[in-house]
Amino acid sequence: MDSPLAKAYDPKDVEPRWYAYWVEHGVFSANSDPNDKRPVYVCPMPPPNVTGSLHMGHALFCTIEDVLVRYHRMSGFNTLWQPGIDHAGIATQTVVERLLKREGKSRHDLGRDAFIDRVWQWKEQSGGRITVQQRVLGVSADWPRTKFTMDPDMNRAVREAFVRLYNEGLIYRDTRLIHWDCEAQTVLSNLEVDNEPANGELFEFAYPVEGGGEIVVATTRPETMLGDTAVAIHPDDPRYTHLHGKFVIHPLLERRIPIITDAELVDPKFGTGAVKVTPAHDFNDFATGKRHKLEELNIMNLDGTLNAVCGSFAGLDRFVARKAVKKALDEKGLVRGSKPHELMLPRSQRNGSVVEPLISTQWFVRMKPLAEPALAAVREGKTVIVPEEWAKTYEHWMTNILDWCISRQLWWGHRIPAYYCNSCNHVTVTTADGKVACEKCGGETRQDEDVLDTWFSSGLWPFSTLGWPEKTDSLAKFYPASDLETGYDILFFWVARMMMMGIHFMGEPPFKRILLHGMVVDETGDKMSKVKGNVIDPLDLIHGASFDEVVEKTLPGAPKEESLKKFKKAYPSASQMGSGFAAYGGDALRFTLSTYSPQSKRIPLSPKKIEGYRNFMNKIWNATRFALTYLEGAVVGHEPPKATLLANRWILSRLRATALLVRKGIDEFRLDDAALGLYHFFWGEVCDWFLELCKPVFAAKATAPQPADESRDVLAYVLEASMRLLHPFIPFITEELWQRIPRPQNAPVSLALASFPTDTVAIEDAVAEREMGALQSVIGAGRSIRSEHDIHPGAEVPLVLRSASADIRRVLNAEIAAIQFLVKTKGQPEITEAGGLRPRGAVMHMAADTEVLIALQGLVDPAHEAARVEREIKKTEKDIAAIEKKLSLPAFADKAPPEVVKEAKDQLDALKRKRAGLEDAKGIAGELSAG
RNA sequence: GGGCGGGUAGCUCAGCGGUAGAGCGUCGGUUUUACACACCGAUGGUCGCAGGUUCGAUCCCUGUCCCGCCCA
Repeated sequence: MDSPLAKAYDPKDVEPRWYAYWVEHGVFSANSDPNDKRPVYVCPMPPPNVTGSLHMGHALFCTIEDVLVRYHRMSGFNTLWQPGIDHAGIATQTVVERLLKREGKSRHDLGRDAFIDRVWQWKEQSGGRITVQQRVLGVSADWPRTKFTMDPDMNRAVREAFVRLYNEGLIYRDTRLIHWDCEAQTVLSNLEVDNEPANGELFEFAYPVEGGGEIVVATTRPETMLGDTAVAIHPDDPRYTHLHGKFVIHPLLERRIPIITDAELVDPKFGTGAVKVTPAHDFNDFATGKRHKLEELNIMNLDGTLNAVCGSFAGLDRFVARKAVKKALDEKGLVRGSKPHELMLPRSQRNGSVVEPLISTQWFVRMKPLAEPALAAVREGKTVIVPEEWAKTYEHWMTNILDWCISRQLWWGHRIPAYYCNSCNHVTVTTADGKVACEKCGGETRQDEDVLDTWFSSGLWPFSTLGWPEKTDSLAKFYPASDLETGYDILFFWVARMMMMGIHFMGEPPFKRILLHGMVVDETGDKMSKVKGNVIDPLDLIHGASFDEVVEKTLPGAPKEESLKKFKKAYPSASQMGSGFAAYGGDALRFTLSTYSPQSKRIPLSPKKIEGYRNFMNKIWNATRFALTYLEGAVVGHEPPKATLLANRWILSRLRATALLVRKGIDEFRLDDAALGLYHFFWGEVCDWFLELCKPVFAAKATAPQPADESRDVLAYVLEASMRLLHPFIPFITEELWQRIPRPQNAPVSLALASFPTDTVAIEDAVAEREMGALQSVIGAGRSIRSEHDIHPGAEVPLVLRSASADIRRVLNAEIAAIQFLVKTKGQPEITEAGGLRPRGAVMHMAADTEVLIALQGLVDPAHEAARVEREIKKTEKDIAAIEKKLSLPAFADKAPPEVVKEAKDQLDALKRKRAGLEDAKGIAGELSAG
């Protein structure tokens, strides 16, 4: 810690050191001890997939949650951030099956047990890599408590939950039409199916009517006609009245099929007004079939090929069969037309394959009784959703919820604890392990082959991780959680299910707040995807990478030129950034992600923005580096130091305001407000003004030691408090600097354990803020004059300040050294009353009721200055006119609040004084020419 | 078709009843001894459009046009 600070901040040198330090000092541990009386803050981490590696979505939630967690930890809470990994049924099984395929084997060659062993093996080797990557971001989770959703204790909780729900009649087994993923060969819940528009055709063919004639039907899926068990028409359609009660003959399978009338299914205006009905392969037809007691004829095998029902078509893949059926109908002369038709294709969220509606026996959870209390909890405010507009979406979904299909035809997952009796067929559902005897006849049983939907185990997360169903200290202390923070895209998949399960099993909602963030997208607003070539790996931003490397990763093997073009199109700001990303560091990435408003759905990641906040890190570094050269002998206490100088009183007041603003921002889940407030405070106030104002004071130390000591102590105090305020957002750099600067006695070993500033950090000083405002605008006016008239930055200019206000003159006199330093004046500025003789040949600005004059006779173009003043006058007059108009309306004085009226009048006065000053300025502009 | 968002400076976004803010960009100036990953200054908006409520609307209401997302 004694080595001098490098001239530029290099996160690579700093970040890796501190994570180990925090872990070593147990900074992240939560305490389950019932005797620990601290208030509790709990945040269950959304468990990433065991197959996953860190992407921007993870970086976002890790940042947001780490800010919340570190903030609460510093605020004295017993803080639990519960980490974990999700076993991700389909994804993981697919990964391991792909590995097996390379060895020329299938999971069936291995058998169930061996396959599962193999998955565990894979998990140990390469699963959960993401938890290592999370540490790069500074994630302060309680790692020793990490849970994997397939851990034995998690399995215990899953079985317990299943059995209880079954015994309560909330889980049942039923045969119905479900969504079948032919590729993964498993059922999916309706949430796991995405409907995508696609171009198809509306194909028309004729069914011969028994006894003569025909009826033409239209379909987008001709092959399903092999499973047709009715043709439906609208009961009131006059075109078909003569067909009521008749039958058609299936042209390919010779079956006799009834013509039915159904007002619900048939829209007489669509197509031919006649519809083929395939109850076993279409959701609408299924319902129709139930209404008319139609046969449900399954025509498909589980791999998507047609079965024996289809006669000569048996064995054909569904898409091949479509062509074959059309050809067969054509040969029989029954094709009646075809036109292009846009339709919605249901696709598996996992593998993109077209999902088939199929009749099958599966396990379901009855949702209504679980959803109602979950809905009530939000309505009654027991759980608050932030941003609140999501409450509407939650409400909508929860009130229209369908039963949840929870069985999956996979091997990797929690096996359903249902056992079928070999002798009496009775189903025994039990938490018991090992061999289970039939509870009815004692006979031998076989366990259900299927496993549970991964989300079933995730639904138990807030309490299963704490030991449920055991009554543990952790469960007692850490349930319910404080905040559940996650992406809105899993509001239903995960959050809603935790709400239902939590209330059902624990008797109260699992969290007090649900915080939802948006999705990280590219700079143009498109979702990141490999296909689009717009994926950015957070680690590349942290460690640095050339664009060539970035592009090669997202589009491996593609032509480089083309990929690069795609990439720069997705990130326009990247073209201003040379050949790649520098190593911006974890802090810069975190800070950037914190500045996006969580209420917007899309978070368009801008590399340029990250660069900007990397620069902020450098600014913090250098400000501290500068401060350190003056902090020798500084004393930092828990109380703010006594301050008499304006700059010192001002910065302490600003520090307090910033602390409040940051707290409010974090408390209200507006990290963007908090982060931007800190950025503005540290860069715009501490660096741009406070440090600059300290310089002349430090420089005068020899002649005026007391002010210099005061400024030194205030600087030390503000810096230390700033590190505490910044730490939740940028833990690495702040820890590094904090360890080097003066800190209070008895300071903890780590900044992560220091206290987060509150309103007591300093006192509010409205007078100082007002006076500082005046000083800033006077200095600004002086600088403007210099800059507008191309005065060389090194040149010293004579400055005259004239104000009618004694108060302002007092402030200016007190800060005369500061003005001299920051405007770079020739000697001390002259401060006088307004109205007397003024210097000849000066440029004048009006600022804070003060005439700011710099004598520039012969140095500037009088016409140029006159034009500027004229512009100013015009603008001022426009403002005056607007306010005068407002004040002239009688209704304004009558109805507007008095303080608003007074404010308007004050504004008007100030503007009039400004105009008078500007008129003078116009006058003296004429004197500016040489001589 | 139903639901939910959004249209504010060249770009990306805050603000949401008292005549508009940030970052980046643009333009001009500067090696001023913390920082060129910087400093100083400047430029830039009839707040999608049309009505209405109000003393006053970017902000509230109605309609309308675009653009997203979710669900059918």
